Amino acid sequence: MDWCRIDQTRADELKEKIPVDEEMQDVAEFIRVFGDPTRLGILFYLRELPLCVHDLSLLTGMQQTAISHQLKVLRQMRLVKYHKEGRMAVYSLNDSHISQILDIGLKHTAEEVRND
Amino acid sequence: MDWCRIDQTRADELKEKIPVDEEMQDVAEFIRVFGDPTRLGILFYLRELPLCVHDLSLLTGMQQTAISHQLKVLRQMRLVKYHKEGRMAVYSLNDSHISQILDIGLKHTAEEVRND
DNA sequence: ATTATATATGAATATATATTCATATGTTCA
DNA sequence: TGAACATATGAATATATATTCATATATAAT
Repeated sequence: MDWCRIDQTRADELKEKIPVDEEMQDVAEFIRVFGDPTRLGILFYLRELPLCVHDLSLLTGMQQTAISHQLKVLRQMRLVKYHKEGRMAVYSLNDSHISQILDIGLKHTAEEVRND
Repeated sequence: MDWCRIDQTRADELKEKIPVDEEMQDVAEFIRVFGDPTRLGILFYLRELPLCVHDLSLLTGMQQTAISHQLKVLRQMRLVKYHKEGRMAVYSLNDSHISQILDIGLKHTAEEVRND
């Protein structure tokens, strides 16, 4: 191993500090759930109040099936929960970190005038 | 429009509160950058100290070209900056929100025992 | 009972994107 | 000057994933 700016000892120290592959994968999967505008829309609306699939579909302008599929992703990540009310399924947020991430995302894009 | 659990007035209020399509897209793009294990690895290492491409390649175990491509993505989102030192390019973090997001991701996956 | 409504889901399709390969540019060293 | 090194990037490929369509299930309404 031929390092540029660090030596082997420092490299070993660093590797100790950084999440191992599997954890890195988990963190990436978790964050990736927030990286889609449809899912983000769902989360922003559910942050305001619990909603059923149909209302989420109308609010976001997405087809019901698309919403259902994305709700499944959110459910699997345990970011949302739901209960049935008659034939409706009423979804709500189920994770304390969601609001933080949404706010950071909003804050960042508000600050940033991005181009390349 | 036939809502289930809200009326038209409430729906209009909600839509006012939620980011418009373009902003939603921007937020999603921003967060999505964190949703890849290779980029996450780079960010975790750069959080510790500035590093050159070669060292990042050795630390992460990824090919140099893969690192360069991902650094370009991070550069375009202005999450990292770099300066040249001779033939090296030394990268460092360039956004105050990065650490927060990394920590939330870590915290979440630490708490969560996730499956379906 | 029949019809309409609310939701879920498998399959197909289209699109995005991560990685590799080949290669170009610029720098250091012998 | 030539060889080795550090980095960047376009093209190709493979993989992931978001959406739609078709359809099934369950509940409500008439």
